[in-house]
Amino acid sequence: MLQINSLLSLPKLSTSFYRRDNVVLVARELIGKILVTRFNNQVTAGRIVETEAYNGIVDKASHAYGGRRTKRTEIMYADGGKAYVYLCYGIHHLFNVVTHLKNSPHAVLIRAVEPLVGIELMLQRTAKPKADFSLTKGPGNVSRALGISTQHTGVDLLEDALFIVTDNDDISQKKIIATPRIGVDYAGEDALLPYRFIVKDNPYVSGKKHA
DNA sequence: CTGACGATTCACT
DNA sequence: GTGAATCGTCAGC
Repeated sequence: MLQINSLLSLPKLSTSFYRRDNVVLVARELIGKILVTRFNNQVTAGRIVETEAYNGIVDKASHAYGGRRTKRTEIMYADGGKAYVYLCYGIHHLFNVVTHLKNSPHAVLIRAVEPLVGIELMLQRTAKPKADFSLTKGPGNVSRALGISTQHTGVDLLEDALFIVTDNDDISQKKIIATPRIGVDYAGEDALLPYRFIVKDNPYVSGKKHA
């Protein structure tokens, strides 16, 4: 098990990582990175094993499609490297990483992680009796386990509460698979785009098939 | 002001 | 496989 001290000594992803213009590339490269929360000095972390890219104003699946700009989605229009957290179905808090530059609203949804640090705290937050693969499977569960909620929307990922680090133990490229995104049937032909990335055969990846 | 609905999850058949 | 839970957001009136 990764120790907290070594985890916190790992380098954060930089603004230059987040601000690149290809959100699909960023989504792919976020696979294998480690998402960390440190709220009230309590640390939880997990390795990212499933992501989805939302490709700006031309993507019918994105909240920013057509340049739609509302109070909720305003943070998507910020410079890359911020958190976008919104409430879905009145229950689930979905965590996204804002990418690219100001006024270019791209984001990556973190859909699943593999727990690394703070599993006891994750069990507490999710009220689960013991750790199983559902602990951090699916975007709603990731946020519950890591303690992320809509109040964290706008948080700077270069600060120390909510951030992503790399341990250079990236997943083999052969194990990273692109698939269509989940739950975006409303997006017409854009629902078919291969903007979802998963680690092949990883048990924390959501959905029924692993392709 | 009102109504429809969702980048989901879970219990139940 | 099906359906309920649940509430902030957003478009429309």
